[in-house]
Amino acid sequence: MSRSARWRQADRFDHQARLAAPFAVLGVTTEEDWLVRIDYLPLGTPVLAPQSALAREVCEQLRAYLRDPRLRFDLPVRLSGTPFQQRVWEAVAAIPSGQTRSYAAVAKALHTAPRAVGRACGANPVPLVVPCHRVVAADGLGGFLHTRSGAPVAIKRWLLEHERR
DNA sequence: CGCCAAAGATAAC
DNA sequence: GTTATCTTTGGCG
Repeated sequence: MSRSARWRQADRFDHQARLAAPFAVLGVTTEEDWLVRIDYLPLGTPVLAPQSALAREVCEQLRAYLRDPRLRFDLPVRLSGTPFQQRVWEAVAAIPSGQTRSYAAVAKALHTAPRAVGRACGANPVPLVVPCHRVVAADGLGGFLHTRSGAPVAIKRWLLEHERR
């Protein structure tokens, strides 16, 4: 186990809520009184009414964010990951809405390498709350969800457009 | 278990 | 176009 046995069984569909967004359907997963995960589901996925008070709160804030990107999330998020990843996520969460930072800038602040930052961001369990989409390549958009092109990147682009105004 | 080898959402020469 | 940099992951001894 050690470092290989972690949260591999996250593909269970026990979302506590599913909220429709313009670019995807957001699957909210909570554990006890903590938000532990947000998944991007294909458009067309049936929405699900909040199954708990916390899920309802999460949906409220997500909807508020979709309406006004300047909103700052105030949710009990439980970040599970390596110490390094938590540091990266913390740094990313400090990026103001409407702005972007390059992987190099984040890496420099954390005293590490750009590529390592990209990897840590890809492991981010709670996109939107931890705005990994605000981290872009020095020369362009960069990737998303461990890929450099495809649907995930389209989502990233949409989010940046959304915050840009 | 611990070590070696390869890859990745990059950046700089 | 190639090399540098750092973490994570998968395979093997």
